[in-house]
Formats: sequence, C-alpha cells, structure tokens
Amino acid sequence: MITKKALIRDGTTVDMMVRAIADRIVVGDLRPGGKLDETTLAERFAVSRTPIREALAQLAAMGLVDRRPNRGATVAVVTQLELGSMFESMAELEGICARFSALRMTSDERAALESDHQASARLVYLGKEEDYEAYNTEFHSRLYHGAHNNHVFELVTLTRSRLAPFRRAQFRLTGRLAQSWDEHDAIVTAIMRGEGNAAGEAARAHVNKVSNASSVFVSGSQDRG
Amino acid sequence: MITKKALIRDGTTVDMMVRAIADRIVVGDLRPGGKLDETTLAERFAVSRTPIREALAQLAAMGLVDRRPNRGATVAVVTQLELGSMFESMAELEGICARFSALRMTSDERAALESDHQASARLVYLGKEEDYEAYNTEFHSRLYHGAHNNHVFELVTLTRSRLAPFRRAQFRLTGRLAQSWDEHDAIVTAIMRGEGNAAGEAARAHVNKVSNASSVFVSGSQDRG
DNA sequence: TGTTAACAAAGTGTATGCAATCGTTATGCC
DNA sequence: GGCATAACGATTGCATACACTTTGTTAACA
Repeated sequence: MITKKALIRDGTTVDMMVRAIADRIVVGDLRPGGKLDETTLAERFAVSRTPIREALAQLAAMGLVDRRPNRGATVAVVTQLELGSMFESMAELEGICARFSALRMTSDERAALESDHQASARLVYLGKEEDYEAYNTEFHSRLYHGAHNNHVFELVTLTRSRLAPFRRAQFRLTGRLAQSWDEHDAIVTAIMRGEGNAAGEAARAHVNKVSNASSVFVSGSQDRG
Repeated sequence: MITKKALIRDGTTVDMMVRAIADRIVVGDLRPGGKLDETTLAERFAVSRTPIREALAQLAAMGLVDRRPNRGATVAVVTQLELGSMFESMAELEGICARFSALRMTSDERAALESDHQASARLVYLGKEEDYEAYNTEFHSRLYHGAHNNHVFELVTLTRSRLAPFRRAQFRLTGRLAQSWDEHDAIVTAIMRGEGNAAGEAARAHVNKVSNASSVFVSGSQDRG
C-alpha cells in the first residue's frame, strides 16, 4: 500500500482525491456518463469514503461530475449545446478581460504583455506547437490578471477549467498557429492603445475561432444521463 | 428540538444545512469573519458533523465562507475592493444576458417580459417596495433565462448569490423605485426592438446604479482574516 | 400473459469514534 | 527578563459502522 503523502506530497487527502479523479476524467480514463461508485473509488485510492464524498462534492461544484441525491455521481455529460454555451461564455468573459485590460493594465503589465507577444512570433515561425501552447496559456492568463477584477478572474478561471477537456490539440489544425498569433496581435495592439471596446471585440472574435477549431474534436452530441 | 424534516420538507440534510447556514449569514446572524465551529453548528441544528462539513464545503464553493485546512471555516470577509469587483462583474454579466435576450428571446418570453414590466408600473405608483422587490427579482431572472445560455446562467446566478447579503434594502433609498423602473424600461424597450448592444448597455448602467445604491449599506472595509 | 407489489441487494446518507494537526501556554534556558 | 521549545488542549480530518433510499427481480394475482 502506497502511503498517501507519497503520491503527491501536498495538502489534504480530499485535495489529492479531487486532483486524482479530475485527472482521470480529463485524461479520458473515466468516460462521460460513467458511474463514480464511492466504494470503488475509495478502494481504488486506498482511502475511506469520507474524503471521496467531499472530493465528489467539490468536483460537482466545478462541473466535472453530476450528483443526484441518493443516485450517486456520474462523470458530467456535456452536450453539444452546453459546450457551445460554455465557449460562448468564455468568449464574453475574455472580451471583458481584454476590455478592462486595455483600460487598467499597469505600464509594467503592458510591457510584459507586448514583449512576450513579440517573442512568441518566433515560436510560430518555427512551428513549435508545444511551446506556443504554453505561451498561449500565459498570454490569456495575463489578460485575466490585467482586468484587475478578482471576481471576473474567478469566473473566467472556472469556465476555463470546465473547458479544459475539450481544448486539447487545438493547435494541431493547419494554420491555426499563425492565425492565433494574428488574433493575439489585434488584441495586444488595442490594449496598448487603450482602446477597450476594440480589445474586447478582438478577444471575443479570437475565442470564437478557438471554439470553432475545438468543436471539431467533440465526438458527437450525447444525450443527458 | 425541531425535527429536521419539519423545517423545510425537501431534500437531503446537507441541503437543509446549506440553506440554514446561508440564511444565517445573509440575515447577518453570523457576522463576517466569525468562526463557524463544526461541533457547535452540529449541536445547533441537531445533526452530526458530517452533513455540516459537506454543507460548509458547498458554502465555500459558493464563496460565502472561507475554509483553511485544519483551521476551520469562517464567514467570508468581503473587502470593499472585492465587493466592487463583484458588482462590476454583475453589471457585465447582466449586460451579456440583456444583449443575448434581445437577440434570442422567444416571442412568448418577450410578451411575458413586457406585460409584467408594464404591470409593475402600478407598484411604483403605489410605492409598494416589498412587492416591487419581488417583481424586480423576477425581471432579472427573466433576463438570465432569456439569454438561452446555460453557462452564463450559472455564472450570473453564482454571482448574484454572493452579492445577496449586500443587496438588502436597496429600494429604501428615496426615488430609487421610480429610477429602477425607468432603467428597466430602457432595457425592455431595447429587447423588444431586438437591439442587442443597446439592451446590454442599458442593463450594465442599471446594475451599476444598483451598485452605487447598495454600497452605501456596506459598513466599511474590513481587512481579511 | 401482463401488471403490480413485495422483497432483496446495492449504494448513498448520516452518525460516531479515533487520529492527526494547529494554536496556545507554560516552563526552562540563555 | 525575553525568547525558544515542548507539552497540552481544542478542533479539524479521516475511518468505520449503521440506517435509509432506490432499483431490479421475482412471484402472485388479475
């Protein structure tokens, strides 16, 4: 039996279970609609049902699992419709962040945003998809912080985490890398000029394109459990 | 000792505890920063600690309480800054809902929105603050549904619940009732005309005014625990 | 033969007990 | 006298045991 602390050293058992189960869901090890039996999970991770239950509650709050009273937990089934609504929300939220960023970013934040953006052009030129994806994550993160609104930051982070399972391999599409950079460029330019509405509009358009690119990977709509 | 099922007949014990504790927080019975001792709460509601713990976890997810590992739960302390960010978020989210509503509401939804809005004019004329507040809640709820975007609905509902403790008595301010109706009227008009941007702008302005009206009631900024 | 009711099995919800962690206080040493 | 360390108390975290709800199957009656 592996000691619990050895798996991932940090935090409480519940947190470990949250990450462990979330990972298995995101990786695809646990399929949408699949039952999450508390006893089985408890045995699987060598803990009692109590932390499993709390973990499932947290995951339900995150939207990764569905829980119905006395009827157990299942891996959340995301219909095409819901996925669309999440991407749409994401576009709106990013638009807000970009608009606020244009109006509120400190000069340090602006400088960092632009220099990193310019540097990323090289990644596009070299076709380094992995590295660009890492940069892309940071670019968007900068927008979320730059908005200087803690609550919007929470909302956008929550939404992004829910969409995570559907964002894989979005840059594998031909030409998406260069397109993405151009869209980023429009956002950065507007922000540097302090043009809030233009920045917001550019960000919204950008995310909507990502939405279109990602929806290709959704295996097809499924009915709710 | 009151039997548990008698309090509110529905659902699981955890749900009851969530509502019970949330109520006490919203009402002000439990003050921001105050400790939420599991044992005490368990005795207070005549249940064991287990459902209390799950309830606190849910409330933490809602943002109503803060939880730190091994250090217990406290009623969330909301700084003036955070409160501002939440109101700002609310304005943006309502703006999104109004814009989408203008573009997507069914004819039934539009008809219901307008007829109820017109009917509410009488409440303003008679100065029925209580009734108008109830109508106001439904008006906004119509916007959230009318957006036809499930995820946005979740986000706006979450934000609204977090703001609930700070929205009390917002209509007690002189003239706020009539002002509110006029602002609603601008929103409704834009929605009926299908003018998305105008509706969004009107909704944002409306919520921002509510924000200004409510912030008067905040007792003053407090440091985090 | 079809429908319904009752029983059984499985799994969730709740209670209680024990272990571990954190904060506090007191004591000893510098 | 002050600071550091150790021990104690209180509270949270986890495990186990029990109760209730739900569901599927079987049997009996219409």
